[in-house]
Amino acid sequence: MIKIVQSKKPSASMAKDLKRKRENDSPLQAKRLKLMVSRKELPIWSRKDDILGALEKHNILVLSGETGSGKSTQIPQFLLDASWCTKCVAITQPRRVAAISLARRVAEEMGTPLGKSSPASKVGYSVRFDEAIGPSTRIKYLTEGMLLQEMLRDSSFGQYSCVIIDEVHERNLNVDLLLGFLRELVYSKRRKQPLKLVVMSATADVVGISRYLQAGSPEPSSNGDQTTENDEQEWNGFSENERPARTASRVALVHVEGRQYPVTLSYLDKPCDDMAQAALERIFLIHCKEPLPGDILVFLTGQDKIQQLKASVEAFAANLPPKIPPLQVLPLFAALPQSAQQQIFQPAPPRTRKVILATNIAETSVTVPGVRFVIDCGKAKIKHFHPKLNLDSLLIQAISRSSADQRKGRAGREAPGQCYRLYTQNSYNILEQATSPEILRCDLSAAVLTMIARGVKDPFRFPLLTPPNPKSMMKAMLQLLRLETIDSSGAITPVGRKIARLPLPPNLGAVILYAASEASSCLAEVIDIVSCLTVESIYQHIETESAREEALAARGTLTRRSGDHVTLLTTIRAYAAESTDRKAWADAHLLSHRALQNVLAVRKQLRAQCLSAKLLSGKTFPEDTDAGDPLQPVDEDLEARILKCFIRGFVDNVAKLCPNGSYKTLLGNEIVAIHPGSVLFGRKVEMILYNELVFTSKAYARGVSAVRVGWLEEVWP
DNA sequence: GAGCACTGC
Repeated sequence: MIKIVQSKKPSASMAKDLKRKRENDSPLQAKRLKLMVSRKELPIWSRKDDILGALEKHNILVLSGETGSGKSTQIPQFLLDASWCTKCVAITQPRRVAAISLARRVAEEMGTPLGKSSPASKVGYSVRFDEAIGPSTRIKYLTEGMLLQEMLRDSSFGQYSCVIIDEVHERNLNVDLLLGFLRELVYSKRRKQPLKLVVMSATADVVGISRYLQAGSPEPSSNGDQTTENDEQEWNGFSENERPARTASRVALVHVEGRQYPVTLSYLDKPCDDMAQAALERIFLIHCKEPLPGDILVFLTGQDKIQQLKASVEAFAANLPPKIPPLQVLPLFAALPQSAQQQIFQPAPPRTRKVILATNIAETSVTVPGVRFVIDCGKAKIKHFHPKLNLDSLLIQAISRSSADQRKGRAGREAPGQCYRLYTQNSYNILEQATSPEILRCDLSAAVLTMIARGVKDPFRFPLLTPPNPKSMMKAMLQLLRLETIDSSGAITPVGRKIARLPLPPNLGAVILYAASEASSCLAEVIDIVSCLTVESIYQHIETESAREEALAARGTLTRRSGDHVTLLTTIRAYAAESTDRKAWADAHLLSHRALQNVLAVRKQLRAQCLSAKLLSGKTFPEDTDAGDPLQPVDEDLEARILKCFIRGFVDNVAKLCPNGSYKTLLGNEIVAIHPGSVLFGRKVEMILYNELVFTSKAYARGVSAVRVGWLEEVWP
């Protein structure tokens, strides 16, 4: 770029600009050259020609490459050199932090500023609430959900030459949907130039994915299915030389070796029935035998198990002989405050070994540094949606082999490591190969609405990589029909189109629309409550009995008798009204500052979307919604209007009090209990409405409010 | 009568 400008003989001011620019750029260039050395050592570096060659001939590439191959950072950069790559490259990530940190890294490798910081930036990212995209951005890292949202706005992806879907092996719901849409788009006549698709997986088992993508081809596929009679028509929009060569529709497969340190494995000889005891013994066997440095990462199922084991490790460590170095035990789970999570990144005190007791969060989301020993209990809590009972179960289950291998790999990131599996070799052998895809385990109403909004005529027949359970599909269709997002022919309604664009599950989206109606007139209040219901818990994590009492007292002024919905409303309004120090205010009330910030971010987004969808008669939300005294009781009539909106969106989630004191769902007559985290816990009211039902030790209703029988009759005459 | 794996728009 500098060369071009110079050849034009720049004027004095341009020369000055150029000098400044060069000075600004030089540290970036120095960094780029330094990083080039390590880039060239990546296993994927020598495969650049193979990969570009494959994409010259084929529109789809399936690339398998294990941890450390460098695929997530290098492939997008390789693609920029291809002649067909005239526009942007999109690359998706399952998590926000990954999207942002990869973009940052690739910007450094290319010697370009990141995102918005400079118009010259070639690399950017886009995640919810945070976007760094410039006019010359060529590589764009985004979360899967963001790309899906972009697709609802521009269904042909006109701004992209190539879309890369990374971490496909995790099989998130949004990835399965994206693959379904992209598979068609690659061969679609709606695009002037073909879209290239790269699908990347960390596991070598990609036969199913490539067969699926192959079957989307208008070419006769190898197994002969999915061949359409409209092959010629498919390419009608193209002139002869724009049409890809007939071979171009085939899927290319490339495998790249990973780069990891070796990890030695050991199993138990016979199954154990006390996992905590087995883990405790193994921790101290490692600690007393193995030299420092080398931290221990233990995979457990949940925070209760983590806290129990933490207590016994600390008790045992207190009685060790003085020549044994001390242990530092650190819990790690998502509900833990950020500051406590950060501790795992701090170096241990000298001569001390860290033991990190973690949930699944350490399997993919958080990389714990310094780990050379992994202890794996072989189990995890897995959520599963049951369409018939309309509840989620959250039960401890055996993990899959790929999950066990992923856990093992966490020991070999910095040096050779060891992995101790607290189960037998035979138990490992009979594990499922891969964790069941999310599409088989979740409520499909949002996914089906997305399909319909994207123009899918019959969601039951839309080809997905794993066909969902027909009962779940039926449940979702009925739910969408009931919420009036689709009509009886299955076509999307104007209301459905609005709901599909909201970043919410359809039932909460419907509640927003009801609240906007003139009869309800409580849109601002409902947006506040919905924002709270969609983020992580706004309450700080409580460990001890005394802390629980303290929390109840601290939050007392915010608690409202009608239940969680109005309590959340009161809380978020009081937080928003706090003008001096919100962090201190949150801490004083034992609330999570981070969660409350997220609530305000969601609220801002929902308010903006409601305004642009003209759901509010006025042009802005009244500035004074946060003014006045937020601790004043909510007017009874307003409270009734709010809860009636929720009843309409959540008819399935109503339960009545029985003579024996338990609650039974109106539809289905199933027993539900109020979750101990609810303000209604321990109370008896004639009828409850809840946000969700999760089966753990029993069916617990969460996000609960008291409602009147009469309201139901009003809402559903 | 006493509890909440993990992401994401």
